[in-house]
Amino acid sequence: MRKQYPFDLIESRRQRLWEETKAFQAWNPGQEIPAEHPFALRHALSGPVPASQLPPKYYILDMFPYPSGAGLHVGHPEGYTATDILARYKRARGFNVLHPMGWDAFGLPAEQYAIKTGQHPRVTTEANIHNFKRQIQSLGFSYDWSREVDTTDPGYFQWTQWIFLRLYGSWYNPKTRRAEPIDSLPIPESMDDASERDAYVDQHRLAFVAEAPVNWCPELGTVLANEEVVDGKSEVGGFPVVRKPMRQWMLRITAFAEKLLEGLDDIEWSDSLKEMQRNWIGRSEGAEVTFEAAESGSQITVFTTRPDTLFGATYMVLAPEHALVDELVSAEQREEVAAYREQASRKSDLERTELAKDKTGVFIGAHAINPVNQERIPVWIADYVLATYGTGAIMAVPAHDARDLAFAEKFQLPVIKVVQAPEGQDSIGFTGAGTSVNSGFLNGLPTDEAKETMIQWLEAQQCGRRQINYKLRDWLFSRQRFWGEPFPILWKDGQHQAVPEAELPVLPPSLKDYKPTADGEPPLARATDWLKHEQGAKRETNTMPQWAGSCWYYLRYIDASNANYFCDPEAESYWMGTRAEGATPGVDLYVGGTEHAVLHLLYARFWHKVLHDLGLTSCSEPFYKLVNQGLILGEDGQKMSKSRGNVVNPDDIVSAYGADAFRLYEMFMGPLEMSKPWNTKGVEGVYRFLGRVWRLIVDEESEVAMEQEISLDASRAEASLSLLKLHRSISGTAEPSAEQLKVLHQCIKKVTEDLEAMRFNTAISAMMVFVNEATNWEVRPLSCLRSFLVLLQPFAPHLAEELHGLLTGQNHEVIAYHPWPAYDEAHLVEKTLSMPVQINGKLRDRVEVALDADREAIQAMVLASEKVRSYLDGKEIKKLIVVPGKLVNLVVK
RNA sequence: GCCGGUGUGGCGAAAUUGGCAGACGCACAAGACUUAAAAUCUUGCGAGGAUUAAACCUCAUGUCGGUUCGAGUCCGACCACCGGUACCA
Repeated sequence: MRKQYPFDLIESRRQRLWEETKAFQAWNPGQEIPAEHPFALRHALSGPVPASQLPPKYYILDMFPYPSGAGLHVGHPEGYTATDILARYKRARGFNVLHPMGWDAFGLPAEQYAIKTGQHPRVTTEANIHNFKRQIQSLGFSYDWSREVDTTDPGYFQWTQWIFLRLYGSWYNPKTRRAEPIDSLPIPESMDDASERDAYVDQHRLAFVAEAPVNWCPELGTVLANEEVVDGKSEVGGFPVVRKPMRQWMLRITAFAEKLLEGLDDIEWSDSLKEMQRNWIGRSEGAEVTFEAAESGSQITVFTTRPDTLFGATYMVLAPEHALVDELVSAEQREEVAAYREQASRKSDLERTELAKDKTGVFIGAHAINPVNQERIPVWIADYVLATYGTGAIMAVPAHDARDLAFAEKFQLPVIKVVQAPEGQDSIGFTGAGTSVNSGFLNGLPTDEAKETMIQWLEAQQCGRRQINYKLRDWLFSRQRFWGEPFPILWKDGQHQAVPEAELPVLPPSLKDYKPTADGEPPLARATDWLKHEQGAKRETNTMPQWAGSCWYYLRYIDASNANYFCDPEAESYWMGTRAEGATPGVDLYVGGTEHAVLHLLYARFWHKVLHDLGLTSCSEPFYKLVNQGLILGEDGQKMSKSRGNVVNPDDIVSAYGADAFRLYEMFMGPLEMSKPWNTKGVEGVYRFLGRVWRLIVDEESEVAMEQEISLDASRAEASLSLLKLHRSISGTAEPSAEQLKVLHQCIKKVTEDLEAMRFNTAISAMMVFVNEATNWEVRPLSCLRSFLVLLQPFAPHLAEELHGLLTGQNHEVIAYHPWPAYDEAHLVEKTLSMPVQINGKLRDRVEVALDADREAIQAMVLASEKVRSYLDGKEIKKLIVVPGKLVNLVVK
């Protein structure tokens, strides 16, 4: 395809201008703003400006990428383009826009590369960042690069470690429902022993150590969070994962389950995303019921969401790992129970899931007494009951629970109906709401009331209580890896303590070998000198998971170069919106992929809430509005992947069609949230559109002259742009006609409304309509074209600014801060309307009517129409509907 | 299984509050320009029928039904695909 316009010359020269003028720097309160900066000129500001006098803020954030060796994928720039367009639009609307970018650069690939080659992960990481940055910058995004962050930079992770110490030094106070400094934790007076008191304190920290069954991945030599295990395999690499008890750092996210749930009501996220988070947190209301063991008299507590079915409990099941099993098991059953427990412990999660349909279990030779009717019911262990949820024990009501029913059928346990299903449905196996039967004092009550009555009864009898449970588990926060943030923790005499703040950052040691040690210790344990601290203390050898750095990066952007504090409170309250009336609390818009729907977004919200409780952030939710971009598929409609060979490299598109065409195509493909296939022919379409914009403004002969000049001396290619002249139809003096104003203002209106609603694809089509029209104009009023270029600027910034310079003669002007054109409804009104006439709902004719014509006038026009009359022949008009400004419908018979 | 989303021409899509289905673009076809091609410009382009031609008629937004003067849009049932989740009591 022949080059439509010299995009290569234009794009490099515009990008250089933006860099030289620091065009996209965002201004913090009190920061010195140079008088000649385009932002200063637009807002008539200069020097240090307090928050109260800065324009309203707009914080627009992309999910920062992991800089992989493969380079940028076309999926990345989709979100980045959308946010860039909005950032540029908001600047034109007069906002002070914060639009930063950085690198989530800790992670496994660099470490595994290091294990293979001995190359320090720092080296790989830096090379990858360099490549990512080059690719991102080639697309002309208006990031404020002075705020670039890199999670692996000691100047960054110093503060990640610092925030960890805040978690370590806090507890959750259920009375105030807030995180508070650990000093405020009331210690029971009965504890006089110092070590007992310490242990009590440690049990309440938000960052704590626990010996817990963890997901151990032998292949990766590390533990994984529940969220990183997919179908019993590691999310990264797909290696088998087994459960193994280990000493680990945990974060008490469960304490915030309710607040994380409640916070969703205050933010603008898609319903599906909120639903995913709600499901992940998994709140369920019910009751704990305590049964007495018939033989030993010990108490066994179960959790149920259906206390109304307590009369239907025919047996009880404990998780194989349940602590009471050893105590309850009878002598005869001991051997069989031990064998089952052994077998269950060796099963991976995958095996447990695969066998989900075929229930297994063993009777332990003990019985429990049902508190409502004193029935003796057998106690079993089975791995369909999870040790980690509720109390690790259930009462089984096979008549009204599918899992219990399957188990009861297999082991021939009794089934008692206690809920009457609605008419026409089988009560056995019915799990919905019905009416209680065979249930003593509950008989006749609908399920809702029966639950409530039973809970009150249990509480009165002191054998149970109302209880809310969450699926959410505490966050397993340590990894046995090298390439992550070291914990700022020391161990001495088996007791942990914080590294003094003055010693932060704790840097990782230098190693030759990045593998875990032979006896399973993390790689940091190899650094024998590094381990040693004063007075015999030793350093923690675990590192933090990759999520740590991304939990707070949006705060660091606000004050990225602050060496003394994680984020200046003054700047924080300005950008996080709590300073000005009407400003959005938190990041105004956050765009990224669905793959982070639960993990990153839940963790970051958790950290933010802790920081907020501790008075370190001013708002309670970090991301006010969040949009997920859809997946970009390959040309074959399949997910892009190296193995399918359908990966499109942005570099190739940029070199063939330019960054502007690339940006425009990514937005023209369809709605941002949808997944949609790539089609390079489609890029050519928008590329042709940009060519038409070029030819609308540039004189063809002067372009030929420029090309000749370039062919003579390629080194002066960029300078020869100055040979370009305006198209001869362009007039700086001609008044635009009413028709021309209408076309322009329709375009302004549509683009403005579509940008507000993030409908980029239709905004682009509106601009195409304008260009198609304007190409036919014999006289092209300069003012119309200039307004159009301001509209085009967010989408195709290089071309728009270059042509704007040609129109105005101001070649070195950054137009990013030019005011957004306003549309005037006066130019849009039509005098007449071609009104559709339907007969029985089918379009049959149209009549020209005055816009302000009344019902009678329209009716007369319609009935006068030859065509309409031909349909009325011999028929009766039953009804005549006139929708003013829309259409007419006649119902005839 | 459960939760969420999406089904519209050959393709990507539009139709914002129930009011002209298919804007805009791709692909394709014809024409202009050209020695020719590319590029560009013009025109056509849901399917079927009718006509010398045009006007015209019928059908059509996953399927079936409903509400309404009028349904891509609202309601009910179902089908397909995509994403999440899965023994969470």
